[in-house]
Amino acid sequence: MSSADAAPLFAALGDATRLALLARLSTHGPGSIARLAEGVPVSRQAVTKHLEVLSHAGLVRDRRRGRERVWALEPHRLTDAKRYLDRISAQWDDALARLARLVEE
Amino acid sequence: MSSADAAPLFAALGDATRLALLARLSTHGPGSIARLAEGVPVSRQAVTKHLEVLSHAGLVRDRRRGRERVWALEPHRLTDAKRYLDRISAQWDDALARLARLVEE
DNA sequence: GCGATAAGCAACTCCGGAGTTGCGTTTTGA
DNA sequence: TCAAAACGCAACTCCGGAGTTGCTTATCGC
Repeated sequence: MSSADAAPLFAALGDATRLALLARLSTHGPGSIARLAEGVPVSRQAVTKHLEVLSHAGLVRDRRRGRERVWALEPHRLTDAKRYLDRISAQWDDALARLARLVEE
Repeated sequence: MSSADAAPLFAALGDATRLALLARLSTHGPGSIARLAEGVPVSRQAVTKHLEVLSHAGLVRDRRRGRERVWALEPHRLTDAKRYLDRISAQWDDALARLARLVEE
């Protein structure tokens, strides 16, 4: 995953309401829009938009069941984000180690 | 780190230009604003703003040296972000495991 | 069939993020 | 000491994100 791909993913995670929705999905399991809107201080429409942002980032998935639209977690992309952070973290460690060596010499 | 604290951190990572600046700092080491602006297709002022966003998120640190302002990586907060992702990732795994168990029974 | 529930659609406001431009200030170094 | 380099400040545009409101559509349960 390049940095161009990673930016939208982190941007999707960069909102408190969306993180709250992810947390609720994690603790309470899959839920409809109305149900998810109960746990967050915004309107149902706002929740819909946030869920679609998360869906576009690949972090959640929706399934229609009758008149409901049930949203659930999609763990693949979160693993991508973790791997990306691991990679740049390792790069940072290398960079800092090189600097430390330069300072010592 | 709560989700309210994590959101601004991920938001800081959620921009391709900022990720490019972090990558350049990682590979080329610390650098001045003008130097960093060379590697990215925006103006020097835009780079300054991006660096201040990263600084406010705790991801970089600046040091003045004469007429230059040298920016360097600050690895602590990135570790925070990794830990946060690890935590919610574990929560997701738990949630999905519980669901799988429910489906089996 | 009908009221109630769940969600979609569309238009709107508001605000801040991203970027640029112009100009002023400080520091270098020859 | 003086031109150039490096940066700060301030104002401006542009656009999209976040949120709301009003209304319509679809579906459930009875």
